[in-house]
Amino acid sequence: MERSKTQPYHHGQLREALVTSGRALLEEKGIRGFTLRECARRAGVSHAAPAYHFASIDDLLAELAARGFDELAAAMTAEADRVKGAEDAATGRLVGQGVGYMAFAAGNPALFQLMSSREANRLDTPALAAAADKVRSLHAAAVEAVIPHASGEIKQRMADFVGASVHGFISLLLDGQIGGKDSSRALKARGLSLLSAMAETVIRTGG
Amino acid sequence: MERSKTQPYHHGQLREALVTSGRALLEEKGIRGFTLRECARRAGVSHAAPAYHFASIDDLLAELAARGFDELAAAMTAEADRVKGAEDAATGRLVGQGVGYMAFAAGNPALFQLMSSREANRLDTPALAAAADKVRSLHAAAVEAVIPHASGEIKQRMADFVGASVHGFISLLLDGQIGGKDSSRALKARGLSLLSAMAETVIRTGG
DNA sequence: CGCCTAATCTTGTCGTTGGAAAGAGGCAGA
DNA sequence: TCTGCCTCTTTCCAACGACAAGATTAGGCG
Repeated sequence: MERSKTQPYHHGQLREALVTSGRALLEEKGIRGFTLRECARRAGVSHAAPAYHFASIDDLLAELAARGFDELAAAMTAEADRVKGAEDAATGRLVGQGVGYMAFAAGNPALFQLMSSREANRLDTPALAAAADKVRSLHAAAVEAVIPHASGEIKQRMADFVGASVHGFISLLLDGQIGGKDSSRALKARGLSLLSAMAETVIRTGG
Repeated sequence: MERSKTQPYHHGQLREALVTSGRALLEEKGIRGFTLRECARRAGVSHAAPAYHFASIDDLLAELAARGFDELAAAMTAEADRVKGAEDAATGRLVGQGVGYMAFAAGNPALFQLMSSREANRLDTPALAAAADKVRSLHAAAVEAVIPHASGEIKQRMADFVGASVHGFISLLLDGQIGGKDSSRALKARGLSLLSAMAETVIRTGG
């Protein structure tokens, strides 16, 4: 094999390269079109090379999902920080986190779908669970800040409510089940309308 | 081949048999574990027999999804009719439809996930679109009955809100992202709590 | 009643997949 | 330097979706 100039025998960064090519492939072909061999091909290695870094294709998908949750948490925090100067800081953060959540999902639809189906696809690693937990605790903290004096049960149910509304809206939207022929601007308005209705419900129920 | 007593050469009901075995297989193995050949095996025919009835594996999945939406609409209507005797009939129906939606999803998690990802999986048939439309119009009609005097825009946004809340809650629940170690009874209470908060928001926003 | 056309199903094949096994290449510590 | 381990390649296997060609039968037409 002619390899001397082009490719060293040892890749060196193969795990990272597979994560990168895998993520791109996932967005291009969707979950059902995702193949381990194509990931390897794009990373410039043989089809069996990934086996050392990922025990199975589900292992690689779990890694992609876990990193997705990390990014999602970061996107939520970043957007919440951005709207710091609102009149009601706590409510502003709650809505901001929702905007960040939706923006991440819209920007990475296939990855988001993968993240939303790990149970059904039987992928379950500690890193994945921890990353998903972080997102949940962000929701809980934002709700806590809005209704600090409410009971724990109310807070938990409002956190459910917030997570469900935001997740459900962007899921249905990406699925084409909401806003068929609306422009992007009108859809954003509907999303914000949902977020404000959601925030108002949290405030009213908690107080 | 010895076939005289056991299996006639022509199945006769193969399309229906494939839909039935396919649905069972989907719930057993999940979307990624779904194979056309296993469907054929369970229906007692050769691996190439399905080709005549379904052009591709995506065609069969689309059929399963379309029938799922039909069943979902029926479950929503049935549950809404069941709670007919509530104090506020319109609100009762709205909540009842939400309960029916969640019950169907909980009873058919893999099918529900398939239905919630048709865009990403590139399946798109007229029957599927029509069946999904029926579910959406049920949401819209229930909201309409609760706030008949609101503007069309408010009604549309409240329909979004209702669909998103219900869909998001049951999706996160089936995904294990809500109510990790709660009993089934406590989860149902949280679901109902979400539905009542949702209904109250619709009423307040519309009036 | 008998044929005969078209629909249905089987068998066989191709290219691709995920995974396992065996061996080659290269790095790092003794 | 040498040796052992980590990484990657090559080779192989069973299973997959899809296609092609042949077998079988139902049902209409004579």
